Amino acid sequence: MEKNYDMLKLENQLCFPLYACSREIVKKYRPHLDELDLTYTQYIVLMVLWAQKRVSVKELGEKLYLDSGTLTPVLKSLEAKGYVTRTRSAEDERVLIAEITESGEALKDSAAEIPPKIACCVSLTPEEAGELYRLLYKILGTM
Amino acid sequence: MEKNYDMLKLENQLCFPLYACSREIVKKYRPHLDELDLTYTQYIVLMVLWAQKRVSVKELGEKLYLDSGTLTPVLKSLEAKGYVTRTRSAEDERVLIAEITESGEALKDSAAEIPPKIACCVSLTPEEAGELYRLLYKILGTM
DNA sequence: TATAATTTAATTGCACACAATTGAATTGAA
DNA sequence: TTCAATTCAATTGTGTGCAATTAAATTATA
Repeated sequence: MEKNYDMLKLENQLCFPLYACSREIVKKYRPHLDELDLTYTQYIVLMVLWAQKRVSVKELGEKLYLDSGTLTPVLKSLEAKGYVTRTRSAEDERVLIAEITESGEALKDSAAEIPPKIACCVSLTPEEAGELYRLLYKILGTM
Repeated sequence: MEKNYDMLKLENQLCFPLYACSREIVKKYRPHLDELDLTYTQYIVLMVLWAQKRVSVKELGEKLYLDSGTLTPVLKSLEAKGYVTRTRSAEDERVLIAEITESGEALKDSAAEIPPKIACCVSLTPEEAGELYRLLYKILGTM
């Protein structure tokens, strides 16, 4: 009885192109982020803070699907660059609040120029981009 | 003149859900791969070798979108586990050939049980999965 | 043919990701 | 109220990813 190994082929898995595609697009960000001396992880943390000023490590982790093991050093490096402050909450000393600084806020203008540069080298039609977006969030919503 | 920062929101970027989704799905593989004492990176290297027995580091890198900086240690660890041999090509000493062993080949049966387990917890219809697949490869094809 | 340019993998150094553990603060239950 | 359980961030250790450099082998060129 011959076993069916088709599912084991790279070409038949969804995870692999997702993994490869994710890394390739992050790679497109790199030269633009280098100009701001930011990594992609630092950039998405700042995106949260540009939108809401203050956030706890826990909430940040929920938004970015990352844990404190990743976020603690990223927040420390953003703090070292002067873009973020790290303060324990007065109500609950366990909670660390990250807050954007003036200097971090000032990066927003330069950062806003990056997404359009990426968008144009991703060759999807607006409809395709919308559909991809929908499918990715459908998966994220059920994990 | 008010600047438009909408593109800077996590919810308006394609890269972020791609990045998050990729990591979340790899995370689903982890408990199954743990049983085989494999990481996801080791697993996709083996997937190539299950399909074609022998591969150079260069060709492997092209298939997986990874470079020797990543692949060298992964191949060494697979060699240490006895699943792969690493040999210089006789025709061109620069080229390293990775080849699957009997023991590596034997993992294929257990590994074949993993993809169906992942597929069922990704809540897309077959049509949606097909469309996602097409869109991801469209992006990969033009990067 | 000599040597310059290219190709290939390995190495180095840095920044994640993440599981597991730790320790402090808070909450809950007896 | 006390102490057990929980929550939260930090730490530790391992394995990637990747840019940059190195070194060896091969190919191209003068």
